[in-house]
Amino acid sequence: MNDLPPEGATRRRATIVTLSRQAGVAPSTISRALKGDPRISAETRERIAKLARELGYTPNALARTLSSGRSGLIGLVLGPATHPIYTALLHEAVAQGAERGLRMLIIHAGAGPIEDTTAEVLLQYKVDGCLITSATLSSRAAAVCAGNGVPVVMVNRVAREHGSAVACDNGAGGAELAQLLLARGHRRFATVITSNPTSTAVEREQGFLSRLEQDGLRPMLRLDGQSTYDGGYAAGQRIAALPPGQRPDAVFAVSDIIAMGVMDGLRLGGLRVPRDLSVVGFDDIAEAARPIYDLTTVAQPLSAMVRRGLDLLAARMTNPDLPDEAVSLRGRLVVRGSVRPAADNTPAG
Amino acid sequence: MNDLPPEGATRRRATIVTLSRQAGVAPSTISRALKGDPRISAETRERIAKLARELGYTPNALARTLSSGRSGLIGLVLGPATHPIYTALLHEAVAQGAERGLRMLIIHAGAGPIEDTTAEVLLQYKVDGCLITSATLSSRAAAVCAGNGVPVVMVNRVAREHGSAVACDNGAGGAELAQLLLARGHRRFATVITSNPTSTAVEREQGFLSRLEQDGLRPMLRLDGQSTYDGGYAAGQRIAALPPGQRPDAVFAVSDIIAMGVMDGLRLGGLRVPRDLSVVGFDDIAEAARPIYDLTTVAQPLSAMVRRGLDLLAARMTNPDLPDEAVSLRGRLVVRGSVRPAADNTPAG
DNA sequence: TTGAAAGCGTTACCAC
DNA sequence: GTGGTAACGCTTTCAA
Repeated sequence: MNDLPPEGATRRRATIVTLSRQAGVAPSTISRALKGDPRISAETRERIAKLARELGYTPNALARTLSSGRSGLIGLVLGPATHPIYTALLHEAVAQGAERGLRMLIIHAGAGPIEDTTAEVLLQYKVDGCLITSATLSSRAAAVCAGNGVPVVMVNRVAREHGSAVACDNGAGGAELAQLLLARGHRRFATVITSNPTSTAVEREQGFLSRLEQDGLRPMLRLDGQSTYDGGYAAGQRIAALPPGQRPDAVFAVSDIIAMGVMDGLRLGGLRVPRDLSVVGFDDIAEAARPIYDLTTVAQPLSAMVRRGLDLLAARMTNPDLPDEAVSLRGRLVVRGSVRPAADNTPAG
Repeated sequence: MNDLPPEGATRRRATIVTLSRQAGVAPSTISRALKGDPRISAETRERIAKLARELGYTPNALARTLSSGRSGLIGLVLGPATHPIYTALLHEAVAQGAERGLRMLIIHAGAGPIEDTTAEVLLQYKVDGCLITSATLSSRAAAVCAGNGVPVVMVNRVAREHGSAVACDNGAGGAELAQLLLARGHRRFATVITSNPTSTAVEREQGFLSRLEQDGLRPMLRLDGQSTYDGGYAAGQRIAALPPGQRPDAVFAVSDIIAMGVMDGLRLGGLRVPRDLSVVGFDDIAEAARPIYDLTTVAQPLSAMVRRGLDLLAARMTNPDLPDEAVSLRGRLVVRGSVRPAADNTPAG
C-alpha cells in the first residue's frame, strides 16, 4: 500500500524516482530535465535542478550504462613502470578523458603479459573503448576488443592486427637525428636499440639508418638497450670500455630512457658527453631536460597524440563501422647540449 | 508472441537469460551455478559452466553492481607525474587489486586540485572504496567519501580528517638516517624539505632533527626542495655555491627525488658525492639504486603498504562500521655509496 | 535442488 | 511538454 519509504528509514541516496515523487512528475521527465533535453520547459527544468541539488542527487553511472549501453569508461593498458613515457601518457589520458566525461579504468599496468582474466574485465565493465600504450603485451587485449566490437586505439604504437593507432612519425624523427649528427661532423655511430622489437623502436632505427645510408655510412656498433635505463647503462659501459680507436663518436638510443642510461654508463666509464661522444635519444620525456642530461632528442607530441587517440575512440563509439585509421604525427627535434656543437667540427676562422 | 530473438538478428552478447533459455533452467539457477553456490547440483553446474563457455558468456559487472550494490571498483587518487613514487604505487595497486578482483578507476592523477565534478565520479560509479596517495589534494575526495559511506584509505599519508591510513614510520626512518650520518662523523647538516607540508615530509624531518638534538646538534641550513627533482637541483646548486667554510658536509633530503636533484646540483656545481658531502634521501625509489646516484635512503615497504591498504579497505567494504585505523610500517635503511664510509672519520690504525 | 518474481536506477520508446 | 512503461542484466528473497 505505502510505496513511500517510511520517514524514519535509513537515509538512502536520492534517485531519479525519489526526485520524481518529490517533484510530482514522471521519472522520465527528471531524466530529461537533468540532461538538458530541450523538450522540457525551462521552468520545470529549473525546479528539478534545484530539487536535485537540495537532495544531493548523484546519477548512478552504472544504471545508466545498463539502460543506455554507454559506460563512459575507457580501458587503459599501460606499459612498465620503468619507462616514464607511460606515466606521462597516463596523466594525459586521465586529464583529457575527464574533459570529455570519460574515466580511465586501468586494465593492466606493467611489463608482464595480460592475463586472460584481466582482458575479460574489458567486457565485464563494458568499456566504451580501449586505449593501448604498449604493443608487446597488447595483442591479447586488442584481440578481445576486436572480437567484441570494442573500439581500440593504440597510442605510441602501430596497430599490429586490429585497431586504430596514433603514433609519432618515428622514421622521420630518426632521420632528423641522423641528419643533425652528420651536420655536426659525426661519422662513427653506435645505435642502442631494443631486442624485443616494438614497432616504435624499429621505425626509429630504420629512419636513422636510412639517413646514414644516404651518405654511404652505417653504424659500427649496435647494442641492446632493452628499453630500460639499466639496459642503456650497460651499453654505455661497454662503449666506454672500448679502446679509443674503436670507439664511436656518436650514440643514437631509440628512447630517452635508454639514452640516459647510456650517458651515465659513459660518464662512470670516464668519458664525457659531448666532449668524447655525442648522445641522442627519442621521446623528450621530462627527465631528458635535466641539466645533467641535457639530452638532444625528438619530442613526441604526447598531448596531441592522446587527443587524437581519444578522437578516434570517440568517433568509433558513435559509429562502430568506421574503418581502422592510422594517424602519424610529426615529432619535433629538440637540440640540447648532449651533441657537440658544430664549431667543434669547423674550427673558427 | 515470440520472445526469442529471431535467428537472423545481430548477434548480441550472451546474458544469463540467454543461458537460462538454452539450458532450460531459471536465470537464478544460472546465477547460482556460475558462482559455485553449493545448493546447485554438481551436474547442472557442470552443464551450465560448459554452456557458458560455449556461448562466450561474460558477466556484466555493471548489472551485478546494480543489484548487489558492490562494484568491484576502487577509486584511485594519484599524485603528480613528477614523483616516481606515485607510479610505483599505481602499479602495486593495479597488480594487487587484480588478485582480489578489484579494478582501479583513476579518479585523479596530477598536481592540481581535484575538481568537484571529478570527486562526484566516486559516487557515480559506486566505487567500493577509495585509495588516496596524495594528501595535498585529497581533502576533497576524502570528504566526499566520508560523507557518503565510502571507505577511504590513505597510503603513504596520514589521514587528516577522516579515513584510515597506512604509512611508513617516517619519524623512525628520519632518525635512522641521522644516526647513520652521525656515526659517519658528520656534524654540519643541511636539510632539503618541502614547503607545502605533507605529513610525510614533516615527520621525516622531525625524526631527523630529534635525533640530531640528542647530540646537541641542529642543521645549519634548511632549503625548500618542493618535492621535485628541480627543487632539489636548485638546492644542490645553492649549496655548491657556498664558500667551503659555510658548507654543510651532509644533506638530508626528505625524498629520493629531491635527493637526486640535490646530487646533480652539487655535481654540476663542481662538488663530489660523497667526497665533499654525503647525501641521503627517503623512499628507495628504483632510480635511487642507479650507480650514478647510489643513494643511501630508507626503503618504504610499498608493496606491504598497498597490501595493508587494500586489507583495510576490504574490511570496511564488508563492515562499514569499523572505526578508522592507522597503520605504521617500519622502513628499512638502505646504505649505499652516497654517504662517506666510516673510515673517513676514523683513519685506519 | 530449483523456480518465480521483485527489485537495483536509468533510459528510451510510445502515447497523449 | 509530459507521463507510462518496458527494457538493461543480475542478485536475492521467498516458495515449492
